[in-house]
Parts: sequence; structure tokens; C-alpha cells
Amino acid sequence: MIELKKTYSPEDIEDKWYVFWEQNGYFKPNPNATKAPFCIVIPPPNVTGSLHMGHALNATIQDILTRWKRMSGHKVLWLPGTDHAGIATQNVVERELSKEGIDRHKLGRETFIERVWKWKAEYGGKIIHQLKKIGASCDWSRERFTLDEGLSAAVREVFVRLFEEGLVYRDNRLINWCPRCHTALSDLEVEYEEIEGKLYSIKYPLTPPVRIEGGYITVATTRPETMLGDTAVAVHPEDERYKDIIGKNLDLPLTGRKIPVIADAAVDPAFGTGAVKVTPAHDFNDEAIGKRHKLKSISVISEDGRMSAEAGERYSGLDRYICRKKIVEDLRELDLLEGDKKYLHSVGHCYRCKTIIEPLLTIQWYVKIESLASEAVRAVQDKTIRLIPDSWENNYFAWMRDIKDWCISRQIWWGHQIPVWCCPDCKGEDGTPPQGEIIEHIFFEPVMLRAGIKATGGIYSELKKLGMSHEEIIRNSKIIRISKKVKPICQREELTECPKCGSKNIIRDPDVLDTWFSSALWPFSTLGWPQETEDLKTFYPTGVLVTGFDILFFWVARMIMMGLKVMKDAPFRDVYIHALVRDSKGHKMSKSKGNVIDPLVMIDKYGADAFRFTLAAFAAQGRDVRFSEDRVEGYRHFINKLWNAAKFIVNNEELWAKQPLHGHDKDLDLPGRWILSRLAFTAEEVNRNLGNYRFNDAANSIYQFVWHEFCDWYIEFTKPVLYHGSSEEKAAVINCLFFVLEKIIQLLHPFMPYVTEELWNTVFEQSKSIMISQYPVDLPKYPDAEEQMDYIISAITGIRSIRGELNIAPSLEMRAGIKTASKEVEDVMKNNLTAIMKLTRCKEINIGADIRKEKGSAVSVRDKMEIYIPIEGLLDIKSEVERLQKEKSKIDDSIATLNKKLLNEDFLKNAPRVVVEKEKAKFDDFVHKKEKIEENIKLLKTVSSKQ
RNA sequence: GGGCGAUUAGCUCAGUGGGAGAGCGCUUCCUUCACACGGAAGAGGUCGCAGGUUCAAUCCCUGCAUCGCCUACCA
Repeated sequence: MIELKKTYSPEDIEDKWYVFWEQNGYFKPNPNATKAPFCIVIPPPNVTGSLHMGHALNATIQDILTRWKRMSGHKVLWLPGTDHAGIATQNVVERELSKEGIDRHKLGRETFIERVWKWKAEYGGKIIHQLKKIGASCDWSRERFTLDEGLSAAVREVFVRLFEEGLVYRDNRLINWCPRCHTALSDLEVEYEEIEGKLYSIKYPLTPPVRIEGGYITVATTRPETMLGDTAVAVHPEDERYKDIIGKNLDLPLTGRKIPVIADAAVDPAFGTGAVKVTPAHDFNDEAIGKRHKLKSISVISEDGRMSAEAGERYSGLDRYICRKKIVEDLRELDLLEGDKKYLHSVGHCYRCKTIIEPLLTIQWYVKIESLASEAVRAVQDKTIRLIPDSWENNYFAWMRDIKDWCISRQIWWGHQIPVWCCPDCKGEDGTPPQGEIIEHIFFEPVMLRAGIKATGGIYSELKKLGMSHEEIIRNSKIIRISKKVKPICQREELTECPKCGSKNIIRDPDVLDTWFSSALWPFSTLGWPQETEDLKTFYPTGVLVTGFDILFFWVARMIMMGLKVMKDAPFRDVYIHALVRDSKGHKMSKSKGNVIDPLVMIDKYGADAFRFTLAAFAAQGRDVRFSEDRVEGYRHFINKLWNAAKFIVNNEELWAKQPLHGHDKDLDLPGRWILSRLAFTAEEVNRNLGNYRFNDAANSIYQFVWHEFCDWYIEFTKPVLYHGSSEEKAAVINCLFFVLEKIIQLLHPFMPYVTEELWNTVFEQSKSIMISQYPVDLPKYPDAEEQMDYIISAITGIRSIRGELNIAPSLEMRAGIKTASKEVEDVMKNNLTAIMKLTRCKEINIGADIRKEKGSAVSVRDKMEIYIPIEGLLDIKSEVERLQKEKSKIDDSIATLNKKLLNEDFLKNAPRVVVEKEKAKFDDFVHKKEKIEENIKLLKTVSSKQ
């Protein structure tokens, strides 16, 4: 005896089934699967993360695909994991420490990292748990972490290979620096934001003899503090105002230095005064100008955002913004400040902590990107990799063309430490000892300031001179960068002594790699590379990558580059780029805006199934999703509908043959064959749409089928049989009901795993899971049944609509007549008369007979039939006449337009014959309808005059 | 500045070179034995504006407007 609860309550069953699936190993690749392997690697969420809408959409789509592929017979692996998220995680733990009043430097590197691991063990599993809540069918036995041993080995291997090929190198150049995180950032990690600042105009006096009016040049800047590092003023070479003074010197205020006026075409003479201060050490454009003119770079700001020793005694050690104020004051006092005005400009911020970034001159590691990028472009061009929707291709190409070398070193502790060492005790190739050169730059400000040491170059030796030991310097240094002049030793294994001279003083480069470096290896490192594992052979390249466009460049492009470079094959065939989930007003959801909808709250409220179905239905290609809770509620109703349909079907369990349906098709009545045909059509559509990543279309076609075809029509058609039919008739219908229900829940399973599993287990199989059943495919169709049912449905709809429009009480049984254009249609009607009568509450229906002759009747024209209903005494005649007249005038308009069209010779000559025929038929139809309406009006008027 | 996308029913959004769609909301009727988280019948749109191509444009092209996103620059 099958028993279903009165209503479906997700909270009672979701966790139970999840555990059941996992314990039975259904998430693991099925070794007996016959079809090709299919693998998805999850975009690893940050360990610090908690599930947001983006993750939910992302995971739902992947789960739909994996469940579908699994049921379709593929060997499926969905490989999960998390990302160590260097800066983000370090920030989280640092914040925690600061509550205890501890600075990470006090703890020291090793202790700090231990602390982060501890944090990870405690809180890092949160997002995994949340993914399980929404039903993600990941193989958790293969879960990876970007910092685990295997992945770290992969990172070292790739780094060393690229190093050996000369594709990673060090350089001293301007980079984006976050003074709060104390690290370099890649261009992508900088977010630009419009803010209101001030534009200051500063006078730079011309060194006498004066050759220009007023004796000075005015330059404009939003960052006056950088003027301390100016090494030139640039003007456009053809600017008449300044032609005479190019090559002359200016007195740089507040510094006592003299700087030249140079000519450079990059200067826009129309902007401001047409003269630009040039600060090669703190501005990207100025750096370029500086290179062209071989200017010196003077770094006046140091890594923590304070002014460096180079800024001069008066300013060094000041915070950059305090210094800005002070400089403005000082300039004003010297009468060198011409003015200031409010100014809106965009300023780079750190994407992790929102601090304003500072361009700084530092030594960093880079990946030479050009050759990698061109391979990655080719892979997309020749369709080795498909971007879906393909509108992203242009974006991708544009970005890849302009790509700059990738800065991969970060001055933090949490991450993959760069596998590079150097030895301070070895002699250089020319025989001179590298001592004093080995460490080019130490961030060691208090000591430096006290000792009056300049911020760049030779600090190590300066500190040594002060009597500090090697160990002391290393220990107390916040940031060390090994000099470019020293040849690094790059290798896969840990180094404890110098391989050349055996010295134990060996120093490892303290920098770690950009988090995205390890993410870039994710599709193969997770499968076991660099080892030749079975998984790697089976699942690489993976099938599809599902991701949002926000990390297309951060991650996808880099995976493509690394995959092609290291594996000699693209990491995936398809990249499905889904929408960004926004709030109902179209804004990005963010904590600071307070417009975040928590997926877990949605799951609690509506169940994971309804929530997932909503996301799928929203996931139209190429557009952002504006999430609205109403939709979730709507789909929860859908689940309820499904549940109740199942309940209805289960009520008839006794006569269920529990046999496969096929082979017995001929026993089925017309509605039965019709619903099977519709089912076949739906299954075909769902399979096709899933194959094309059209999740919304797939979801909608099942929805439409279940509710508006299966429930609204088929179940209603079965009722007369179930209540009054013979036991053979009943058995056939019941078998069909169970069969269709089974296929429905299978079709729905990828979208709604929980409720379908619950139904499957209670109704169909007791032990096995729906997860491992066969997804519906290639079901038989019955086109004739579909055609015939269309007539019946339109007859029923026609009668109902007259009923509704004429306000005939539902309880009132009535008579109707149906006249059709063909004998076949009439036969179909006659064969299904009982059902039609039941569904329309007619006590008598005459097929083919014209009952107008007996009494006045309302007439409705539908498709190929006319429907008559005696109207005497049934309606409000006056308003009905009004309505009909309105409708008539509408039809008159349509007839006029069509008539014009059909008299148009060009149309008749050029339009396809089918179209012309269609239009003609439409015209006839309208004329016919008009006649009937006129008849009705006449009739009503006669009736009303009698009353 | 460059690029991309959007503009369709009250709201959220699908869609197509030849009949304007869905969900929610709304109106009317129905507590009929799966389901009121329901059923039936309806109302509601010059498919942003202006041109062009075509026998035919909501769809293709051009321009404009509004909104959004990406990207570069902003001395």
C-alpha cells in the first residue's frame, strides 16, 4: 500500500535523501557506465566564502548537468573543492588576530600559517555544507583544496617548468600596491571607482633666468604628495606656450631639486595648463614617459602607505594623506598653490579590502603571457573551446589581445610560497661576493628611519653595518625581495642548504603566488597531475566549465592558457557562462548594499527543489538574473501540484499492473495515446534544451507539460473512466498514469532531486535510487492522437467559454450542439462524447445536428467546428450584445487589413505559397466568425424583444 | 573615450522575418470526491522613439533616447 503524506514538506526529507545518495556512492563515477566520461570541475569557492546566489545558480546548473548526464548513461564526475583565497583568507584571520590585539608579524610566519590552517579546519567547511544543502551531487571523496599537498606539487611543477623556459621572470616595475594588505595586486585585482577628490594647481618656478610670463609653470595634480618624486615636467612638443622652455630647468618646490621640462606627445595640450608633472615611481603614464626620456624614478611612498625617507626629512614617515595636507599647506604658505577645485575621477581600490591602491616601484615575479595568450585565443577561434553564449567571444578576444604580463607574486604569507632560493654566501660568477646585494629591499621602517637609510637599494648591507646579524634582519623584515642581480635557484623540492657551497644561510623568496595561479591549474591538478592517474586519463579534458562572467579573465582565460601549455590540450570543451544574479532592481547583490538574498533562507522557506527550479527557470542565456521571491513561491506551488497528482494516481494502486507500458499501446484510449505522445515530445525537448544549455526552456517545457497537459487535461480525462469505466478500461488508464508519472519525475529529477527521489521511492522502487535510473529518451509519438485530441480540447474549451461568457451557472446542466467540417472529426467527437460531456457539464450533446432550428442558440466558432448552446433565459442580453458588437468591430478591422494584403499583387507574387494560403484561410475564418457574431446579435435582440 | 547588452502585459522576464507569450498580480465564477499551494472563464501590450530594407518588421539595418555592464584614461 503506497501512502503519500497529505502535503509535501521538504524539510522532512531533504537531508535524509542526501545522506542516502552519498552513502550509496551514487555521486561517484559509475564504473559500469557505457557512455563517454563526463567531468565538471567546480569553480572552487573561497574557503572564507559562504554560499551566495551566484554560487547557488552556479551549483544548480552543474548539478542539473551532472544528474542528467549520469542518468543518460555517462560516466560522470563532478569534482568539488575550495580555494585557499590568499589575500581574502589572510585578511580574515588577521582581523581575528587584531581583536586579540595581535599583529601577524608578532606571531611570525610559521605560527601565523598554522593559525590559518586552524581557522580553515574550523570554519572552512561551511560552504561545502551549504552546497550539500542545495543537493549538489559532487563526489566528495575526491574533494580538493588548492593548498593541499597534491595541488601544491602541481603548482611547484608548473612554476619550475615555466621558470626553466624563461616564461616566469622577475622585474622591477610599477605595480598596483595595496598599502593595507601589503602586497602587489594584478591589474585585474584593482577595482576602479568614481570618487570626488580635489585637483590642485601648483606653480613650479622656472629656474632663472625667467623666460615665461609670471616666471613659473602651473601643473595640476590630484595627488600633491607625489610631487616629491617628480623628475620632470612634460609638455606637448608642439605647444607654442612652452616651446621656448623645453629643456630648461624648474625648481621643484619643497625639495630643493631641479627638474627639466621635457617634450612628450602623450601630453594633451588641451587639458589643464598643458603641462604635466612626471612622477615615474608613482604613476603608470609617468613611468612610460620616464622610460622614454630616461628619467630617474624616485620612490617617495613606501609599502605601508607612508612617505619614505626619499620624501625628505620633513615628510618622511607621514601617512600619504596627512602628507598631502601638509604639502598643500606648505605650498600655500610659499604662495605656490594657485588653487584647487573639486574633481570627479576614478581611483583604483583593492578588490579585497577597498583601500586605495598606490602604484609602487617594486621587484615582482611575472608570467610572460604573450605566447600563452595567443594559443588560448587560437583554441577559441578554432572552436576547440566553445564559449556559450558565444557573444562572450569578442570580449575574450579583446581582453586577450591587450593582455599584459601577469604579476604573480604577492607579499603575503598564506599561499604557495615561491620555490626560489638564493645563497648569500656564494660568490657571484665574476668572483665577487653578493653580500649586500642579495636582498634589495627590506621593509623595515623603524630601523630605517632611525638610521636615516634610503628606502631603496642596499638596505641589507646598511643594516649589516649597523651590526644586525643576517638572522636578525630576516626575522625583523616585513618584506624582503631578493635582488634582481642574484641568480635564483628554482626547484621543486624544499632546499635547506646551498647546493653550491653548502651554506645554511640560504634564503627562500618570501613571496607567495597569486591565488589564481593555483586556480589556473585546477582542471588537471585536481585530477592528480603531475602524476599520470587513472582519473586524469579518464576525465581530462573535462566536459564543461560552468561559471559566471565575472571570473572569465581572472580564471577561465588563465585555465585555458595553462591547460594548453602544460597538458597540451584545452582543459574543457564548453564554457557555459551564466548570468549574474542581481536583486530585483538589477543591482549586484552585496553585503554593503544590504540587498543580499541568502540562498539558505530560500531553501528553508520553500525547499531546495523549488529554489533550484526557480534558478533554472531564470537561467536564460546572455542576460542577468533579477531574482524575485514570487517566482520561488510559484514553483513551490508546482511541486505541490505534482505531489497531489501523484497522490491521485496512487489512490488507484490496486489496479496497477506494474508492467512496462509498451506493447500495450493499442489498448489505450485516445487521451492515453495523446499524453504519451506529449510526454515523448516533452522528453525530446528537455533533452535537447539541456544539451544546448537552455535550462530555462527545459524547465518551462516540463512545467507546461506537467501542469497544463498532464494535470489539467489528462488526469481530468481519466476521471470519467476511473469512476465509471469497466475494470479493463480502468487498468489501462491506471497503467498509463503510473507510467507517465514515472517519466515525469525522472525528467524532473535533475531539477528537483529531492521530491522526485521521495516519489520514486514511495511509488516505484523501494531500494534503488532515481539517480541511477535511465533518463527518458526516444519515447514513441502518436501524431494522429495529438491531432484528434486538439479537436476535443477545442470543443470543450469552446463550450466552457460560451458558458463563462454567458454567465451560465456551473451547476446548471445544459445542452450543446457541435457541427464540424468533416466526418472524421465528428467520429472523434462521438467516440469521446462521455468525456466531453463530463468536462463541460452538458447533459446532452448533439454532434452534427443543428439544434438552432429548435431554439435560439449562441454560436461559437473554433477551429473546424461550430458550437451551439441554447440561450433562452440564461444571460444578461444587453451587455452581451455590447460585447459582441465590440468584438465585431475588431474583426471588421482585421478583415479590412487582411483584405488589403490579399489584394496586394506583390504579396501574392512573392510571399511563399504556404503563407498566402494561411492568410486566405485566416480571412475566411474571420468572415465566418463575423457572420456568426451577427447571427448571435440578431438572435439576442429577438430574444430580448420577447422578454 | 572604446566596446557590449537591454528597452515586449501592472511586476519579473521568455520569444520569433509571416498568427504577440509565460509566471506572478488583477477581474468574474466555482470550497465538484488529487490539489484553494486548486479549477474554469476573462481583462490587459502602437513589442523604447524615428527612419530604412522587404510583398511582409516586435525581430534585419541606421540614427536617437533611456538604463545597465565591461574596458581604458582622466595630469
